[in-house]
Amino acid sequence: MKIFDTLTAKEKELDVTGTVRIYLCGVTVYDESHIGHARTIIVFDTLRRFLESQGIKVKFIQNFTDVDDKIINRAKEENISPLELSSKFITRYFEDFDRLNIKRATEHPKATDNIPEMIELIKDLIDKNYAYASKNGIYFSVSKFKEYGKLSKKRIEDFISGARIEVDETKNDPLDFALWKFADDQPNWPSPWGNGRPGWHIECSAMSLKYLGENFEIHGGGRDLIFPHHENEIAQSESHTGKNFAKIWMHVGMVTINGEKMSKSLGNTKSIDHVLKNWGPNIIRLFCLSGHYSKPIDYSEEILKETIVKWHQVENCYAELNSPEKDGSVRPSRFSEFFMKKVDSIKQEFNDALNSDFNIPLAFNAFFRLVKEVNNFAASQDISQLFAKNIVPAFETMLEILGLRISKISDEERNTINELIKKRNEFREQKQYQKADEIRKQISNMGIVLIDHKNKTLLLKQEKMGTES
RNA sequence: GGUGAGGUGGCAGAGCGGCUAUGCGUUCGCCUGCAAAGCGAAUCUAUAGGGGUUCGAAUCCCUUCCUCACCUCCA
Repeated sequence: MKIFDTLTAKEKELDVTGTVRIYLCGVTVYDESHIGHARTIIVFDTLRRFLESQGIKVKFIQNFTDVDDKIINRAKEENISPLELSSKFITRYFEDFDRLNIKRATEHPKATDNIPEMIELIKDLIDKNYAYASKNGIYFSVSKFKEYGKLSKKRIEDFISGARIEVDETKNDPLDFALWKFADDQPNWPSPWGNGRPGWHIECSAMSLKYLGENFEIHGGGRDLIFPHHENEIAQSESHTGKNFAKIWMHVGMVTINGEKMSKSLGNTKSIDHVLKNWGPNIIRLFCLSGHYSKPIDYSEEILKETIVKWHQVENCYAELNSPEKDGSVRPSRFSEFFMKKVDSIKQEFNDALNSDFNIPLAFNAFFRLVKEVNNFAASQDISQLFAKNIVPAFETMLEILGLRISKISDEERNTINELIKKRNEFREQKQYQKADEIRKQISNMGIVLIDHKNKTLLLKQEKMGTES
């Protein structure tokens, strides 16, 4: 599999000979997560699902930043302790992302559980003369790391001309960033240099090293983390180990709204709770994967509505595959064999697309073609069990990789509805259509849409969705 | 101002030197007692503008214009 590496600006072959180790920068837990966070996480969740579907072992680490000024300030506002606040939003995080059908990472380490590791790392950086103590804390000396700027393609001179850097008398160089900040207020931890808290970047260096070791396969996050976060991580980690930090840097494009980046500071975010209520998990996943991961996608009602249409096709396909005729009453073999070849090539296309820099839009293409082929086939003749048995695995594998889940109809529901359908059919035979339609409406109130075929009626359970309110 | 990524049909979105994906939409049909469902066909022949290179460019080079992101916390 090839993935575009931000650092070298080239596609690189992912080494899958051993366990693929992935580190994803998670969220700072001081507020609800929004669909921008969701996109990055969905992309990585899907990547992980894809690798695992190929039998590749994945160790996936995603952290929580649970110590930060924003958390402290917010906690003050709400009159609770920072720890209470962060744990509340960690709980919220899991609720939201479980609903989005995101698999749990192998580990979700918290910054506050790894303070000793960070202190060790800082000690080593001081020993190696990359860091120094000043009045307000311990700082990393950017000028000591010759390759600083290699990820974000910036030159140190550019920063100075940018003139947006705060002048801080206590630092040797305006670019230097904090590894440890002295603090007396809560929370703080003792360190060889005095009580305080870690800087933002050091946690990821420490935790990735602890959980994944040196030179792991993929480090990812949103594009907005390239600078300064990932740049600083590189400086710290490579100064410490003397080795390359991550083999591949994979960055996910922003979610925009009206063409503008969605972010807390702009106040234009859509929370996961909000989008889930309006659109449901499948639509959101499909939407988040609708463009190439590296490019921005724009959140808009129009596009979400288009996505619903596509999803209905998928649901329909599923209903067709799961209501095969009792047996091979259909003389299927020849046509089915021909069809099976198509399915194989679709599967191939799907995998090829994902192997080529995780080109999900192209993979979708293959997936939706399968859906269309099945729907098409079902329109002209009944699907036999044999046929379904052969298609379903491919269909379900793709659904599984994409993290999509179709609502299932329970047996009880099915039984109740089948009774109603029987009645409805009687009315239909008697041409009492009004009464028949009443029953249909009754069923639709249960969230089930009926699709009449010549000699049978399919049940289709649709999620409730759709508008931006 | 600096750096990076882009500008593809009504919309979304691939392709990244030749065979001009795909989906949605729209139109007209089919199916149906009807249908918000399903199917078919047609439609749109697009590649920001201007220069090149080439037998041939959306794809390479130059240039102009525009958009977005980063340069401050941010997924």
